[in-house]
Amino acid sequence: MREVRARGARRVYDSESLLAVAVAEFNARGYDATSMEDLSRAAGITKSSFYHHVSGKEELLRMALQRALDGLFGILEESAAQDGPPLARLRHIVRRQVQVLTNELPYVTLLLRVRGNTETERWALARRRAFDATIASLVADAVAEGQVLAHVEPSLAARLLSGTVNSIIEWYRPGRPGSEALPDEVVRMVSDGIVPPA
Amino acid sequence: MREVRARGARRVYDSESLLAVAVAEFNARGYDATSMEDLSRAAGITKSSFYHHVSGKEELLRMALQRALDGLFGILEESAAQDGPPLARLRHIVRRQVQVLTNELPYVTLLLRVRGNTETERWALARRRAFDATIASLVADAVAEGQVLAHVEPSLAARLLSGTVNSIIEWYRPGRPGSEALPDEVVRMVSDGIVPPA
DNA sequence: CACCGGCGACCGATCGTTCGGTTGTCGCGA
DNA sequence: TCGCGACAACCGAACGATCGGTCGCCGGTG
Repeated sequence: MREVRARGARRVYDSESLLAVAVAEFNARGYDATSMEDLSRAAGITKSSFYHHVSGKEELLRMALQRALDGLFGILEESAAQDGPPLARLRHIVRRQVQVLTNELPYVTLLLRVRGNTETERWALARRRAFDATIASLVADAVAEGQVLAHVEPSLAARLLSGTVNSIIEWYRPGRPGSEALPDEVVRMVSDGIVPPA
Repeated sequence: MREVRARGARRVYDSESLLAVAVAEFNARGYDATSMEDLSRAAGITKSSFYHHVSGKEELLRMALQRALDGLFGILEESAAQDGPPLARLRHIVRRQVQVLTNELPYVTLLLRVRGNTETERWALARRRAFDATIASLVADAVAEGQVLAHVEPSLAARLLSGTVNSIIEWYRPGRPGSEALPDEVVRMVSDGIVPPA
């Protein structure tokens, strides 16, 4: 948002806005299926002009994944995620995770689709696994302290929990009414069940 | 399984086994990132030999997606999915969906990652949406008949339900002990909740 | 007039696909 | 039993297209 900002009437792009354009294209077609030509066309300039602002395709991916991971790991540093009984911390994390997912939707979407083809993708995958592992151990802690969910296998519960939350990216689109209630709704459903017991 | 079957000691491939090889590669690297060279190398023959058995890359994708969709839509034709109260039908479908997901893991995995770049992919996406819509209307029916889950928004419940079930492909791997209990475990968790209520 | 954003042309590499030809094995008539 | 035509399986080489990325130039503005 600083400097660069226009010498005159000529349109000027910073790498931040071009990143947003690129991530949108990556999500629409998939990273591998999206060419630099696609990206530059979406930005309204030629491919060579596009390269004047960004250093390459994989660097764009790295920046996007970094942003998604920063959002997720930021949750774990909040005091409500570190203090109190495991179950309360878990519920807070789930709630905040839904918020981050929706606020940083394009970036987290890209993160959740990474396959591990390049070093950058493998780095992102490893970081993501570390995040999931934190949640899994929190579930295990809650079970160890006898907080009700003793009848479930902790690792399975953790995987289904993460899967449920992450699946939001498949259908959530910003700007629809009722979005602000989503985090609470999700927490309630993973607590009470999605479908009533038999 | 008939005819073709070997003129002699020379190794012989049918398009079915080559499809299995191809789908495994597609899932490992992503469809777009997997070259025909990758596929033929994984099959142990050259690229041109590979083309002797299959008609092309997209045709392989089509066959794989067809198989996944056949498995899923087959569930809806079962009597337990068509008769009885909506809630019981829903639970049956979820249970069977987990089974199909695990039994046809590679094919369903491929289906759930399709982005819609080609006509084949858009066809698969449309069929998948039709399947999800069936489930969503079943959830709505259950709500309409007053079967307990009236306090949730039906479309949200349906989406989270599908998301939870589909997320299994992210971590399930065949051959691990306790796999046969998975469908019941999943049904129980989406009924009772993954995490205990506050 | 210096310089920045933008451009067209082009690079080597790799993509999916095709083609012509070789090898190996089978069925079958002599 | 032998030999031979037919054909499936396989391969190396190459096709045009497109990939990510580079280069030199150009026009407008401060």
